[in-house]
Amino acid sequence: MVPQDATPEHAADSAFDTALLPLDGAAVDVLTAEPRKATAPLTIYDVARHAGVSIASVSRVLNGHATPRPETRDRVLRAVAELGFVPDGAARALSSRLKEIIAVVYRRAPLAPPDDPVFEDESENLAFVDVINRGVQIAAQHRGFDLLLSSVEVDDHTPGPRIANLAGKSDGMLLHDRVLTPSGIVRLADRVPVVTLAGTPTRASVNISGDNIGGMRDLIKHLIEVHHCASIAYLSGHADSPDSVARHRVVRETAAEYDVRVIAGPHWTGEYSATGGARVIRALLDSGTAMPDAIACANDQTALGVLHALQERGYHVPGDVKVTGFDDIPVARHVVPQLTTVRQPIQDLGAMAFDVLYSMISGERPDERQLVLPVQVVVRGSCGCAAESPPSFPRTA
Amino acid sequence: MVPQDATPEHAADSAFDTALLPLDGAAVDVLTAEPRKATAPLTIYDVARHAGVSIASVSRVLNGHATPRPETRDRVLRAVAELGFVPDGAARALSSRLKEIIAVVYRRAPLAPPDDPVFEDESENLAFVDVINRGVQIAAQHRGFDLLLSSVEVDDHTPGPRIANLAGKSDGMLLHDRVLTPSGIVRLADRVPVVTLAGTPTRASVNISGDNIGGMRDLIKHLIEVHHCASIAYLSGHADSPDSVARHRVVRETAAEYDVRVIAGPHWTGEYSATGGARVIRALLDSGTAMPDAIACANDQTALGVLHALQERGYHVPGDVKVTGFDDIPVARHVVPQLTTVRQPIQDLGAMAFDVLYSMISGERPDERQLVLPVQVVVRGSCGCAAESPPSFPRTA
DNA sequence: GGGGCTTGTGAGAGCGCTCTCAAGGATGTA
DNA sequence: TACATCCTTGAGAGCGCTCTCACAAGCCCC
Repeated sequence: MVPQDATPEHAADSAFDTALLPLDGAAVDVLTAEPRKATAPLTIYDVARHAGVSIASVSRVLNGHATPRPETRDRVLRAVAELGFVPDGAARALSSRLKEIIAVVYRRAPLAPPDDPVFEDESENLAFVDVINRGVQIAAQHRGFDLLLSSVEVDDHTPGPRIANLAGKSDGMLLHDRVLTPSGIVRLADRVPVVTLAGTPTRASVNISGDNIGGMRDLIKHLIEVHHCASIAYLSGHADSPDSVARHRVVRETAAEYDVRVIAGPHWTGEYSATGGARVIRALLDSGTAMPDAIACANDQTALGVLHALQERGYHVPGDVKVTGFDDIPVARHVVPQLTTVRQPIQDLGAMAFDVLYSMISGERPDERQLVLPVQVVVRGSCGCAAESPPSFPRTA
Repeated sequence: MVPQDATPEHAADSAFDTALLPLDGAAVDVLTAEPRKATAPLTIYDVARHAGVSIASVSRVLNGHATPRPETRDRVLRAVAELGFVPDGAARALSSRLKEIIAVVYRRAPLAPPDDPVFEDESENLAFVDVINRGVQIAAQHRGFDLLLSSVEVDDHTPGPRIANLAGKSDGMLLHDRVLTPSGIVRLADRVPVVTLAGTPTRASVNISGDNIGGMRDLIKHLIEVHHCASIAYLSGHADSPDSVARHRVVRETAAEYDVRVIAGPHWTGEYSATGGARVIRALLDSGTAMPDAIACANDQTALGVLHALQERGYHVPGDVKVTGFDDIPVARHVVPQLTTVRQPIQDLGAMAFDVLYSMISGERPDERQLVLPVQVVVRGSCGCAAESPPSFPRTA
């Protein structure tokens, strides 16, 4: 687990919590057609005048400083509430040199229709990203930070301007896999704190990943030792994805220990997506390629597509071919057969990423450039284990 | 479809796109241990000095104004590139009175473990929200806007301070279902442009929804006319969700036309989640309640839980009971049997929400307070239609 | 009762941009 | 050559905050 403050840091700034814009009060007329009055936005000067104090005092009360006497404080809080004042974030940020915003960037697939309507919302292959982001968001909330969410299209090869723009709007950046090249990351990280997820550490940025090596190793051993697979294919993700490369290497090395044959290569390359997985299998079957005993996919999404394509061609999983994934996204438990996979602590990855980034923003120098979180093999039906079998496979250290 | 500019509005501001922080250039040393130089952040003054011009000229070049001569422009662009300058978003926002940020708020379930490990990542019930947000984000990107993402815990009954804080950091707000009471929305909307999704329109905010009425009506007619269901249960979402209330009403009215019995009420109330759906079914079965011919669920997530609970108790779907959902989230196509549901144009909902909000931010007064997007019944296996049947059911106007 | 404290408050200088306004130089017209 | 006009550039105000510093008031002690 990631250490987290149960109480927000801003608990001290309690004036903020009680006085601002009372959105939770009694009912008001909701449908009256009266148009919004186009008053100029309120400033701290309006509040100060209304309360009969200086703007410095208003600022002090709003930021929970100890100094103002109760009487002054009350006057200010009353004025704030009566006027419905909300301080401007940009002005605060400019003055205090802290935006309380971190930017999160992920790479998304184009909206073009995929090969198969079953996988129509190709955005679904972002389930992993979404769950990570949720973890980031919750951790950020504990510190009063918010997420500035942006994405880079998969075929956008010059994301620099967009990312530079985000850097200007935030205090630090969280980059998902394959958003920027390592060189680009270094250049960015020289200007602003950067943490990457499932990427590569650089001299200036920290990377956070699940334990690809341990997880994939346990999974392959399970396939070989328990299910006696004599041939295993690795269906990779993007060729330039560090995670996929690492997973591939472990498959090779582990299989080699048992003299098990590994099949991989250009024909066995998906794009981390269900569509990609299905396309690979269909192409192989069309060309008459025989299926191996097991197909280890680079992630769950790919495995979903593999499952679908195999079953549509009359193959039985796990009878004819065993299929495994990686990540344990929620849907892995809803397919038939349920997917055997490696469970990553997805939300924790996000939370830890934020915590590290936060400490960098606070001026601490991270002592590790690469953080690895433990994972766990989860055996279910798709590898041939009975559905009733124990849900988790103890990690061999 | 939602109208969208293919070309970003900022295409004119091309200097920005070409000069800033060249993250896409040639490779640099990625792992050299040399620490980041802790230089003070660059400002427009540094650029001006380096280029031998005034800050006004730098600003002009950066914002793509026509005036500066090519020579001056080049000098500035070179200085920007050499220094790796990124303008500060807060200062820009303060001066130009535009942050180019919209805040998006959704309500999320607590992290507490659910009843059943199959639904362990309860966050999965946010698939709908995630896909909407993706639509928002893509539409926003076309206008140079970014998303400030935040959430409110499901049991947080005073989200006011958090939301006020977000209002200060953004130009407008997009609220998902059940984030704020209608009164709270009005108060907020008097200060800042607000669009709600699947909520209620107010005098000051615009709401965007799928066509609950048409969609649910078609679905119920399908169950009655094609599958001759004589009793239909409506498994509702949160009691205070406008969408759920509307869907319930339509189920009742449509069934009444055919003299079909509708079952609903406190015992048939989920929380839009798989866990909630499973819990309801288990409780009913435990208490000896007989199942109706069909269960129409308030959303897909609930239907997933219902499917799971029924099958675990030995019921056959659709043989014994037919089950339907609403939304057509991606996983609906991956369960067995595939889920019959009402397809909402989820991503379009998000895109349209942004477009409306953007026009409000631009000062336009929306001419509609309530926008409804068409939906479509999708018949699959869970209602008893063969899996091979045509994937979509033409909407009867 | 005066000097030294502490404590609460206000004045005002930035923070890093954008944009108005005026000045200067180049060009055109009489 | 003198003067009006256009185009480019620079000076500087202002955006709405935070925070430092100086001051005023109240308190203590001798």
